[in-house]
Amino acid sequence: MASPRRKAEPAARTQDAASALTITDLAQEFDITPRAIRFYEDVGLLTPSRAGRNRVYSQRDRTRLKLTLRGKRLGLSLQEIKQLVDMYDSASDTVPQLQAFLQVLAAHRQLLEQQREDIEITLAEIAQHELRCRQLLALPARRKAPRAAS
Amino acid sequence: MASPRRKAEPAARTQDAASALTITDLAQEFDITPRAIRFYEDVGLLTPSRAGRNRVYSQRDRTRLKLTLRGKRLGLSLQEIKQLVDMYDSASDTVPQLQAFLQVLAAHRQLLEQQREDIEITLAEIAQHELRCRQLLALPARRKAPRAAS
DNA sequence: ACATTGATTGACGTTTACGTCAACGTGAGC
DNA sequence: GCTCACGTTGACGTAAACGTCAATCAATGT
Repeated sequence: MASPRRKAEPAARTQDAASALTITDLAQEFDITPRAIRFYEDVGLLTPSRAGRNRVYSQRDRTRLKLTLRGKRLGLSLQEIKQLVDMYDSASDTVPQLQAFLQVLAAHRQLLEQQREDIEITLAEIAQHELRCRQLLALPARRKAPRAAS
Repeated sequence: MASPRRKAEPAARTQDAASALTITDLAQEFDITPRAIRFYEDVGLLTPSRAGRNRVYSQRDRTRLKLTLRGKRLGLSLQEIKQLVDMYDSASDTVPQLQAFLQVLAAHRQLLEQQREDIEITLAEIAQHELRCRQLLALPARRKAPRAAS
């Protein structure tokens, strides 16, 4: 039950050579479930190719997944993330498209700057509380200390 | 239909004087719905007193609401926010309580620092894209520009 | 040949954070 | 006395983001 199980890599790869990722590869690397990855595909964030029935992920997919998770950590919805990520590698070239692009970028920048401010404030408050806690802990146990057995 | 409608303020207030807020006061100030505010009460984030049937919010409630919304902007769940906010004004004084407090604070600090990093990276990327966009827009319209009428 | 392991496709369930709607109460002003 | 805007209490609905089966298929080791 300890034999190393690994894909047999058909040796003659169709197009790309080194970078072929299975769904569990990605799941393990980013510590998420395959279900989540398939869900991101439903949403349109990932578009893996297929080897028979199985999904095959490229480095582009890996990058998009990375961006997706970063977006999630920032509290963005999958739709918002898709909007951003799609623009990132679409490279539009008409004037109105570029202007729309800039608008979306500006909106997100505003959001992020607001968040950064919130974070700074909150971190400062946390530091305050930590300081107070440590001061209280530094004092010799005054009273209401949970009396040990006996 | 333009008569100014306002609470008649019974003049003899039970306890507090200046700071008595209605639910719509708060809703307007923070641009949220009364429904959301009542929901935050269900969760335990707010505990308004009553004037008959109606809710009366103190400055403490207002502060907690402010913290709540800040937490939301950072992507925290209402439960996480409650955990934090409750600790903020509970001021525990037994050693194990203080230690638990410190643990929670450390965990949140880690989260926030991760977020701050994510934000810096994303802002940098956005700046890159904005730059590229502006450069493209600066070029004289080369081709594929949407031709104007006539 | 056969069992095991890993992937896929539905389909339904779940949690969070409210929105929405109905029914009702109520003090203020006319 | 009547209306009317504002507030309250259910109760149900909903969108997002998966979790959790169950059935099925496919390659692989023995």
